[in-house]
Amino acid sequence: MADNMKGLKRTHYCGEVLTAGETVTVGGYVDTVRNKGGIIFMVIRDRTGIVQLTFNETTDPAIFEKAASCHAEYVIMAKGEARTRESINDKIPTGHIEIFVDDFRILAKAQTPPFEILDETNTNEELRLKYRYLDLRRRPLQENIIKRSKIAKVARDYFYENGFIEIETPMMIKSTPEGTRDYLVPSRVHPGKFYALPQSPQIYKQLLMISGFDRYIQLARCFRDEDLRADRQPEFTQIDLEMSFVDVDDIMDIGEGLIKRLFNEVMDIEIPTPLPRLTYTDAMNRYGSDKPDTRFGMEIQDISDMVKSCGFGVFTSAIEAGGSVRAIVAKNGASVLTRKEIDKLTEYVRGIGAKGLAYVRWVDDAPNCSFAKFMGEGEVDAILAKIGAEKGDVVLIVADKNSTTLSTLGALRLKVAKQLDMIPEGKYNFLWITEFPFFEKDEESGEWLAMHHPFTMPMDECIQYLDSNPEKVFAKAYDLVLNGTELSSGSIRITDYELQQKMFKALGLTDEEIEAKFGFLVDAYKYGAAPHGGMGIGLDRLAMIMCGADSLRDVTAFPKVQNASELMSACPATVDKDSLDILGIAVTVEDKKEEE
RNA sequence: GGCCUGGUAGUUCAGCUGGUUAGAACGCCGCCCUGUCACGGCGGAGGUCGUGGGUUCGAGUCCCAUCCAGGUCGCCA
Repeated sequence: MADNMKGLKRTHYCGEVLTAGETVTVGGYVDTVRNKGGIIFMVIRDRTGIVQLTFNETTDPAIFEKAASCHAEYVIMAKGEARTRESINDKIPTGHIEIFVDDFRILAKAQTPPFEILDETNTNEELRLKYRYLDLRRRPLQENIIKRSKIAKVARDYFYENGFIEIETPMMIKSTPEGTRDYLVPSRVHPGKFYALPQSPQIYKQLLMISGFDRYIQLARCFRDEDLRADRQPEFTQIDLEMSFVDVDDIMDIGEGLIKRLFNEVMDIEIPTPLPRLTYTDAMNRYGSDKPDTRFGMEIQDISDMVKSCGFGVFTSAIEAGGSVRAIVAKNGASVLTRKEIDKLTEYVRGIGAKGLAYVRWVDDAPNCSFAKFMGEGEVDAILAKIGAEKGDVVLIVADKNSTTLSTLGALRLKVAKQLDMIPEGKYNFLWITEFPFFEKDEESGEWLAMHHPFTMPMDECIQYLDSNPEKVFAKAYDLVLNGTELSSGSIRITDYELQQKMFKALGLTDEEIEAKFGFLVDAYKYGAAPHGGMGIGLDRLAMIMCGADSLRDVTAFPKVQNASELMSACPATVDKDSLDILGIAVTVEDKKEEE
């Protein structure tokens, strides 16, 4: 049997710096026990830090023996006098002091954990996730989770101070028939019918504006049954907001205020505002991405004009078909981007839709150009001069239709920057992307589809083109990007019933479809709504970047792995037939493991 | 669903062109040590090499399949 806490009350956390002479009571997990024979040094840990306990055999043999029986991860409590150490360890904040113990309790013994609880670990993530509760004892993870909590706290403070009201929207909602895949929740009361878990509180927050709450905020849990990425979990949290009597700039101001406040209070970093802005079109042309990482240059340059009449069919046919030839310059890249590496990049771009990669690798006096034989006297030099390439650089060129050229070079730009180690640490480059196209043309069917949800407001000067020129319509939509990660997405909503009908028509929706998908929302707007809009900021992604983590798993207490399962509890899992019968559900897929 | 990478003591890894008893470090167990702090010293235990099949006199190593994990593309209105 373990000891109890009777008569002991914790007075200090382990990380608190103590003054010699004071009597303290601490509790924690045993980190290390260094038994020197007649003296034991025991380091214990809690969420604030570590402190050393000291036991002397001659002072109290019983306590000494109990301390000697402790192993890693035992939970103990100790009372004693804080003393200055005989030899000081200045590597840790509490390294000048130790607690000389006169009351000692083992509150819980512990099995040897499957991996050591160390700050720096190489232990396989799979094993750590299986024992996530132990992994979470590690300092870096504790710090991340605590920092995430601080971010949420500061965000709440900020919005509350700015007149926002926190309102919870339902987690069990109606499934919408298209778009991202919903998680479905069966109903016992309505056998065979389902709720869906929300992908975002979008519709409800718009209804709250119609109701007149004026400023709404929620730290909203959201769910998407899509494949995972390092920066994508199936359940995630959004700092979700909506405001009335506003236009685009008002919401961006509020968003910028939040960012400034968060970085100031949580990181002690001053973010200059206003944050830079870039239109979607400029972002695509310069960076080949709607979420550009601007921590380094290597912008995309159009060289179509210089090669349109050269003899290289790959270039000329792309241009004739309405496409373009564009390039990026990898500064001083020649030493890393060898022929072999460029071949790998060629393979990579083929994998993402490009037909190939032309290049100029400039090592010696004469640049090595993959398409030199098609070029006339001095033409390659002219291109190099125009795009600012110099000796030591590598130029990578893609020719295709515009969307492919840009997206390929955008992806290549990131990949090459990583290879050349061009991305600076400790830099936080925020960027608003504005003026998104309203429609995008489906390559297969040629139909115009809404790029955002169909309640997004077109820019005032574009409304006239809704029927005639869909490509000239841009949206009052804006994304906030941080270091190449999409942090936030938002828009002004359509509040005018007539305009909304026009919009649905432009999207080719029939009255029946409108009714089935958005009936109650469309009706709601008939009763009057102030102009409103909002945004949702990905709390997980923000925390990831602010913690310097590479994966959402490092800032999520209990994350899912790539196949969307949770290794510790082993879910999702099958349920027994009785439970399914009550819900009126028949499962037609057999469980693989049970088949074996 | 496609592609890439990985799976060998509790953990992290090594293990060559296939060859006798699969090694190291940390951890774990036992003994010793009164100023350690990556404590130290001596000794010890611990492996169906992810799983299944195949090639071979012989497979951790080669081949096929499969499972698991990570990354990525598709996907994410």
